[in-house]
Amino acid sequence: MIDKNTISESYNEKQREAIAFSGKHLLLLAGAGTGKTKTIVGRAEYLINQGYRPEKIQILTFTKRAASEIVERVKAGISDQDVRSLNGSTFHSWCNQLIIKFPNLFGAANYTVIDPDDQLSIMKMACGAASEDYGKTRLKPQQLLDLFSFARNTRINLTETLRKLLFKGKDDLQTTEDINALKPQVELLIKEYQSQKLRQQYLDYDDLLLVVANRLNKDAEAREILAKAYDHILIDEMQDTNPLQWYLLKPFENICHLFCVGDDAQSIYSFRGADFKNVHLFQERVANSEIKVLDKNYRSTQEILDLSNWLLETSPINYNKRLTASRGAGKQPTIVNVANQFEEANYIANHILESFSEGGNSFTDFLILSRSQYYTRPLQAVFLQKKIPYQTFGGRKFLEAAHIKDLVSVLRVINNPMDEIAWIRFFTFIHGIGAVRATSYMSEVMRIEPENVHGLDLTSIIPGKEGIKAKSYYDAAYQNRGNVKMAIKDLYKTMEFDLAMKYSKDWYEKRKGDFPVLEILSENYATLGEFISEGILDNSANVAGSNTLGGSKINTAELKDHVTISTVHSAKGLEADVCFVLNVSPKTYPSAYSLGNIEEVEEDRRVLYVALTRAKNDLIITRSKESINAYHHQTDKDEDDTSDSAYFLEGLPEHLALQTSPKSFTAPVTDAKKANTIDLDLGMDFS
DNA sequence: TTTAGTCACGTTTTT
DNA sequence: CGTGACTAAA
Repeated sequence: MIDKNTISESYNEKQREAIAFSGKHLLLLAGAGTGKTKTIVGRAEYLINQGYRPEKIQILTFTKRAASEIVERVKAGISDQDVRSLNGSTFHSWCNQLIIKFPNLFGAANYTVIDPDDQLSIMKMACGAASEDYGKTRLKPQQLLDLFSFARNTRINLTETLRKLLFKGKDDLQTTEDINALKPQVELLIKEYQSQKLRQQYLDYDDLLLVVANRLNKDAEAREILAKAYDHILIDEMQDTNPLQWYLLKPFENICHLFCVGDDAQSIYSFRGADFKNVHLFQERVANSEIKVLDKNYRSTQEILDLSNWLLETSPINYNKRLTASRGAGKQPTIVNVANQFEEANYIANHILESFSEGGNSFTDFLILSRSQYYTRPLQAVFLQKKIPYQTFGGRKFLEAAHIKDLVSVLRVINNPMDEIAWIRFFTFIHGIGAVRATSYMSEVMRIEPENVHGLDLTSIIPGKEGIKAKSYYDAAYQNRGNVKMAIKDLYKTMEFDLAMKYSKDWYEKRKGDFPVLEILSENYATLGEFISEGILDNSANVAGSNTLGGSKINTAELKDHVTISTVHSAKGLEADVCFVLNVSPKTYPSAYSLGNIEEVEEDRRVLYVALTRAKNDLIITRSKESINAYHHQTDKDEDDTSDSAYFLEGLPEHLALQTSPKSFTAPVTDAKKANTIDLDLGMDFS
């Protein structure tokens, strides 16, 4: 379809300039809805049409979902070439692939990637091993991990990390003294954590990036090898990259071309070390680079943008941004004042069902955004009750669910017999074995010579019926170790009864159906090791309350019609006809946690901005009456409260939004006819 | 001494 | 919903 040397008419002038950019490196500042993803897709297509090999183009995004969307779209646009080898992934997944692809270069190919739960277990072990120092700190293992991760991601030293995270950035004599007193213990515990990890051959998320980045920054030979592997790197959401990711990208400045796309007004990851000001320093940091801008919005109506623009303009920070709608005027945004979460949920459910009876809509037209995952629970309950199909984004991941981890722990010990956490999880799963005995059995396993560990007879370690049980699990997986899917299938058959017992409360409702999904998921992986590592890094599948299946690898082909419920953070890049933004109340926007800290308040503002700019035609904001009243009440009294003007919608000009309350919905709600035809049974069509 | 089971509690945001 | 503290039972 696409002529090799011209770019499709569907792009505007500026998009085309970016797509055909012929300099070395580019930063494209693209506001919300200005065709950011489309332009990345266009760039990838253009490069392939120019003759660059698809496997030498790497697309980097923040979420797996965004990555696969871009790759799918490129593949759909190019028919006559082999674009299967085009690779799109998250920073973490990409580093993991590099580590596996170049085993000699990074020397960590046999390591197991661990998730945050495992990190916590290891940090607990480390604190146990160095209990004297741990006792002096009064810090929890999770806090220690947060400190360490923040330091590594921002690449600032421990003293300053402690100051920022524990002492709110205070820089006085007393604080410095406190820090100096605390630092040696923290340092020691982190060292212990590091050595535990190394001994058990684990890589945590930060390690993945650091292993690759360190090597490339220090070793010219490594850079040469990768220079042969890559021509172009296309990076999405550049404003969210943190110093560690910059450190990873820096060597590529001389290896290949960088095409970076971002929007400073949508930077919402500072808690992970990202700094939106970084995009402003792009040209100073990257030699031979240029900046281009996209500012024409194709997504929303002008009314929606007026409200969004107003939000940014009331900020003390100058974002220098004013989006204009190429689509023109439409419907005014609505603010609905609700009494409580239940009314809010019902209002939304009824609104969706009503627009159904009027015809023309499908569930996919609706997107519901929340500040936190937690807040959407009542909504999910109402949706289940009214049989509205929905999918959630954000929240606990599929492979982090307890019942899945139980099964995967057996696969993990076969894949990496040094994996102490997995051994302990495996052993404690067996009824009658608790933490104490599990730990002692695990130590016995560790004493076995490495060459004899594979395929060992567990009854020689664990006596009685527990030993027989352990052996039966182990063997079921071990006999199928060459075939991931078979291993899961057999292992599940062996474990099913015990799993059902352990999770008897919600086994049939929530858990059972996940195992067929796990089997399907595993089909994409050739080896146990790949399944475990990549699976852990795959954020796209989640379980929490979903009544459809998550996972880009499972069902991109047969997407069902469903409403999307998402946290704002997970919604970047999403858009929808009708968009609900939940609970835009004081103490949420900005969050009570952020009050008093200007930078955090401004980040919350950007969170709201991202939420508002998802809507194409209809933007509906809900907020709780009580919190508004309480807010006014409180601020009337506290004259000197510095936060009295903090609430983002305070002082909103009347013409920008229409205020209403939910009309009473006493009539029994009739479910949409369409809704009834949708099968809510989990995992049903995968047998 | 070890394990299993119950209850209350508190939850930003993500790889 | 998952964690942590506590109790009862093995």
